[in-house]
Amino acid sequence: MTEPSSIRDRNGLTEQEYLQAYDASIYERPSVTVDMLIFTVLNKEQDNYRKLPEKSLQLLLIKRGEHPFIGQWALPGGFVSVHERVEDAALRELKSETNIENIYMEQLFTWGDVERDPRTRVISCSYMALVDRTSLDIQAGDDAADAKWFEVAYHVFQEKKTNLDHGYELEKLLKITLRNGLETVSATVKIVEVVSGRSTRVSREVVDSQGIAFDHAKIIEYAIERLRNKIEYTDIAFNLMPPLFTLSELQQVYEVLLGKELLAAAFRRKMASMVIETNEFTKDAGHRPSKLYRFNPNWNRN
Amino acid sequence: MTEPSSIRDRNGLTEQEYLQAYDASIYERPSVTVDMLIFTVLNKEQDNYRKLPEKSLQLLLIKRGEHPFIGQWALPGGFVSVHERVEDAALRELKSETNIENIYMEQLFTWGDVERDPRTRVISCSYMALVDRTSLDIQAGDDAADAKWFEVAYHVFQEKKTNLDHGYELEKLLKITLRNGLETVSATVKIVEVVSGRSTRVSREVVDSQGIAFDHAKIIEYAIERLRNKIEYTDIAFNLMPPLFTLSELQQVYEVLLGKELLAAAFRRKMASMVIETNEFTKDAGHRPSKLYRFNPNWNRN
DNA sequence: ACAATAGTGTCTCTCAGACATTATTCG
DNA sequence: CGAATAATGTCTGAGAGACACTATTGT
Repeated sequence: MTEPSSIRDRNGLTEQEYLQAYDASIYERPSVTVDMLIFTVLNKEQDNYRKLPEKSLQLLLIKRGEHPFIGQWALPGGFVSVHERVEDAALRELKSETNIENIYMEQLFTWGDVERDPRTRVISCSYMALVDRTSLDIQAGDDAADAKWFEVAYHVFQEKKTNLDHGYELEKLLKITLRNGLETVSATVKIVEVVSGRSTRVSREVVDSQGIAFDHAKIIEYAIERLRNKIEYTDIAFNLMPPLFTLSELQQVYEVLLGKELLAAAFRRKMASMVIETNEFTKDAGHRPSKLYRFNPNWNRN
Repeated sequence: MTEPSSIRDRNGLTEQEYLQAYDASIYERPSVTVDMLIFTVLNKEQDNYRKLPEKSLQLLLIKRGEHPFIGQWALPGGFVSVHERVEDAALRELKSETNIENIYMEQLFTWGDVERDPRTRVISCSYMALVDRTSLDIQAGDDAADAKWFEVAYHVFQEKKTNLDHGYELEKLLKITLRNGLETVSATVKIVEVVSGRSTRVSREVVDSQGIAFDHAKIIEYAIERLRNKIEYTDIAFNLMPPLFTLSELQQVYEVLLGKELLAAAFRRKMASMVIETNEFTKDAGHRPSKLYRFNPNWNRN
């Protein structure tokens, strides 16, 4: 960005001299990893030929074949090399797990607690990726032998509010359940929100983990919360859709993520500016065909 | 979180045996730092006794006394030790620069490019803190001898939109200027937003930096954008206010951050649920006194 | 009196929620 | 025909933008 400085520092060194003398190895350093939260939406089986298939939110997990947490399920991820950008490490992982590139990926949060990994100090930078399941080459890649999609379910099962002098403390216990048909893993995450005076502080902690490795349960919880939030004011939901989709399908995706039903009329009005009508229709549906839409990249974000 | 596993891995080791044999030193590791974006709002001088003082957004910078970028201004920050949480490193820096604790602090983004620091590979985790200037012990701390508040100004001075097949590319050139009365530093940041198909990708790059060290100009740009965004749908603005404030002052803060004027009537309506009226008033103002309010910690976030 | 800010009232427009109604397909 | 989804119309109320108007102070 700038030319090397010829100014001399307190030791009388120029920048060049300083850098040549710099020995980076004297400081002990943490390891840095990336953890990937790869979400998709899948149609559930449906017996009634007339009914629309229900949608479910799915997350990709990998069965650990090595210590620590051997046999448990973890987020895909890996170490960041000294010679690669953190984002490139994330892209590399994504490619190796899903075999696709050019999909939506966003940095979520960096987890910096000291005892996250029993091997050594590990700081983990988490990324969320959203995949259209139809364009997905299922479970390709090498380490991915034990990669599986899990249906994500979660609910708050306890809420405790304590009023303080100038605010309150809200403690929520949230249960996350991940189902794979064959296997179910789950965890309880405690979220404590302390509001006092003008400031708010939130902390997350894994209280109990049944088959989910490391502190990944709280990372998953955080990601779901972010996803739920962002879907309301951005267009990320479209990354979960195939290129052509019906408004009902889009609505279903919103409903699964938000965990509540929406009114079709209002939903269509709100989405109108974000989609472009095509001339194609669904068919063989057992009911009235539905117009197919695609994303409008020029919608007005305000 | 879990009891040590007695399962044996492919080498026949239990978890305990594996961990004892684990040699973390064989992998080369990056350094991890925290960078602090400490913002506050300050009244500008005002000659007319009747007029309200204008507010300005201020950012704390530190003059570098060592290579690299010696003599330039940088975000306060430092290395994360292997034995401390990343967040604790941030809190430590915050305390050493501002000498206050218990203020609003939020993790922003982790910057993972390879060539960020000429000394060695450095990954930087940035945090944003918001301070009420009135409760601030100005520039205390030790390394902070050369810490100074800079008034933040920025504006987009070029915007180029290229339409693509299924989307567009938007390139913005943004100039950030930081003023200290004595000194002015500035930088140009290029933000490229590529929308193609359903997905969007944004990248930032420092094009030209006059007196701002490292890639800190783009971190500052990112922070301002986040701050501007969050002020619209959260209560973070109150962290910039003293315990008691008038609605006009609050509105001024919103106006400075958003960079536009707001209508008082609508603003008051919107804020009504977030504040609590007190019985106190401003005085000696040269005009009608104004009721003082405080933050309502129980406002309904929805 | 005057300059300035503080604070309220009200009209309009937009938009989301709610719900009713019509349209269309396939077995 | 009947079961299901697709799609539109319309009433209502909440809330934002706009602007006019009243209130209150210190010099």
